[in-house]
Amino acid sequence: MARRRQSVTIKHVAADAGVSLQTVSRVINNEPNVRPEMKKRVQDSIDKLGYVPSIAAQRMSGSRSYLILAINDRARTIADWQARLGTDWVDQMLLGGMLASGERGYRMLVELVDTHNDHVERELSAAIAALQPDGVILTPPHSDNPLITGLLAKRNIPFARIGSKAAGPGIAMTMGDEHLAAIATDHLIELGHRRIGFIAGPDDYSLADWRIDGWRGAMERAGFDANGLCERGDFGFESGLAAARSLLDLPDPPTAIIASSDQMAVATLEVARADGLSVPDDLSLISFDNTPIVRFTEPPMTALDQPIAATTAKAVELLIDGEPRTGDEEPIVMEGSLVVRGSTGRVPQRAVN
Amino acid sequence: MARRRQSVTIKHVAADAGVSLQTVSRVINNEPNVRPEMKKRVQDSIDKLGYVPSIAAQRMSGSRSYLILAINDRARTIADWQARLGTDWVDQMLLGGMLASGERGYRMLVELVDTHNDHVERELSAAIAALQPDGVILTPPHSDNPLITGLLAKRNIPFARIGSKAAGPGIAMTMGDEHLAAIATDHLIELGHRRIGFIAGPDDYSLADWRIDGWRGAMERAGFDANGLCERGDFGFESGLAAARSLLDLPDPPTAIIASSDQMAVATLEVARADGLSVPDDLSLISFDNTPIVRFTEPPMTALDQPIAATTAKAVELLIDGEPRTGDEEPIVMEGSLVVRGSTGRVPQRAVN
DNA sequence: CTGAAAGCGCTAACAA
DNA sequence: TTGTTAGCGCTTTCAG
Repeated sequence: MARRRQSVTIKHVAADAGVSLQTVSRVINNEPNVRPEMKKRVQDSIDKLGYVPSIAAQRMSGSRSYLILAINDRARTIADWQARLGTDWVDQMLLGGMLASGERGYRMLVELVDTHNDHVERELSAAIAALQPDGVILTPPHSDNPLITGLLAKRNIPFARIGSKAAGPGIAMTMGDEHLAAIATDHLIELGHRRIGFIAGPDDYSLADWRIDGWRGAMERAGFDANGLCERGDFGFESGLAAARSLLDLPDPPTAIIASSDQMAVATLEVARADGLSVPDDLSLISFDNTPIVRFTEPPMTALDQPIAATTAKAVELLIDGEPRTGDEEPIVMEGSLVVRGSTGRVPQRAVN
Repeated sequence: MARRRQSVTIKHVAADAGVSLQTVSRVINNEPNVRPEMKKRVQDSIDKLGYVPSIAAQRMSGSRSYLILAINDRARTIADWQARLGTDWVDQMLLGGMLASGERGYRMLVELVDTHNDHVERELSAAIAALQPDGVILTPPHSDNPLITGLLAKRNIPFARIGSKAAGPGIAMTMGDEHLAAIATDHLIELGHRRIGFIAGPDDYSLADWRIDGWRGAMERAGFDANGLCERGDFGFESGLAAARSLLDLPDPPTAIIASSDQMAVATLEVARADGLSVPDDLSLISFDNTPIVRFTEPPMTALDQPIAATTAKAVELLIDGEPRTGDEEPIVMEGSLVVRGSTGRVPQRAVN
């Protein structure tokens, strides 16, 4: 293949405008100390020639790479893509992240990294060495992985931790998991429910526990007993089946269940149906996540919506425009909301009697 | 922000192994003319130091950028992401493209470009100048845009055109649209249908017309009249509503409809329901695309599955490993298949009588 | 088979 | 305010 060189370089612009390379560079980077007339002259040449700086060259000379890396868990992401169940986490990240990056002249690159793997560090180091991103966005369960955060901190690369509240390097961001779980619980309590079950996520996701806290807190505030009403899943369908089974087989089963993922919620719906329970007449159901499929279930699912696009956009904004951080600021909370659909209703009468 | 430099460079490796930079470079790029013992010595140093070449530097020195650009239509892609209807085209591209790229040491970057816009060229030129990708993957409706293909050809950048059969520069790839439409039509014919309607896509997508050809061809082979049974939509839900309305309001309405997108199929389902028609008892329905939502409709939809991931992976493979092309080879066809679910059934009796 | 030198396009540091 | 110089980390010449 023919050796492809940049067609229009800073040299061409400099020659065309009759100035030095440095002046062109200053105009490109919007640096001060350029007379307006000079600036205009250079800008005209840039427009005329259609010049766009090579990010490779910019990166080389020690400046920025104009690249943001969005890192997701490899196994889970691939599984979601292959299953084609409509999980749109990555899409929402792209929606928020690509647009926010683009507005600032940056690109966002999705990178998959294995968490449960002894060479997480090597994998990440390689990506960083190859790409030299100006910022990294971590998603659960990477956000709290000290191997990852430590490496990034050591390399002095700004990063955001979505779904992490811990202090330390990197921008901690959450979508208000505890609060969301509480909102959902309160919604059910208002509908008269007192036995509200909870299907939690796996404990390597710290947000899984915050959600439990939110639910338990709301239960306690209302004076209801939450003991024995929490089961763990792994966010996947199968685990949801098992968790729902346990909950519904209880001697005094819950009249409502909150599931920490849409897949587990759909699984619960299935178990309920198998047991001859009508949703929402016999059992109310709320799902965390608000992915496309929950609108197509029968009945459509009441769900907790998480602002993934907005959170990613905010992360990009802070990474690029943000002030350097001290490391002990409060986590940034992007609040989600409850979308009420057809899977929640008043507590069944027999349960009240 | 502190100036971040590469932590381990080719120099460190060369020093550690006691060889010249050039020899290290040769090992990295797997070039010949390096004695095995030399190669091993260098490789050991690379592993020991955890060295990974900077792609910026590699690109700078006139070699490759290790970047593949996947270009999608901006407006449609953003609309799909915002609508959250489960369209997973981009995900499937990432699934196939990222993995195939990754295996070869490349990255795939998603780029959104406006088609209906007078500065398509400028937009694309800018992306190319900034990123200098080693290959570009075009998706409809960009694949047949001469402004785009011409620019890429002029710049001598290898590219694939997904959903394009035209001769000329770039690798033409299709998912067998005509054949797929014919398969769907034949399936319906076997079920006894003779009046089979077709809802086509917009004519700036050339695959929209191939699908019409496939349907019409199958109808003709079976000796059925296809006239007046084809309506155009724009792939979106609203347009599907209108198209389905026209078809079902015909004096002699079709007993089966094939829609060129899942959204238009879902819309047709809705119109049918509004008319009191049962699917599949009164009306059979087949959807192009096989996105997640069609599995959750009532009934689940029989759909034509398009191997987007496989096609993208193949594109990456050809772009990176492929021989230079002459420009007049046959299009590469990645055949899809019909997934039979619950929306297709035997023709209603009254239609046969 | 291996090495030394030059340069890719850009910016940082300094000089004018 | 502007220009000059020296690299950034790598690959491409071209010598040895």
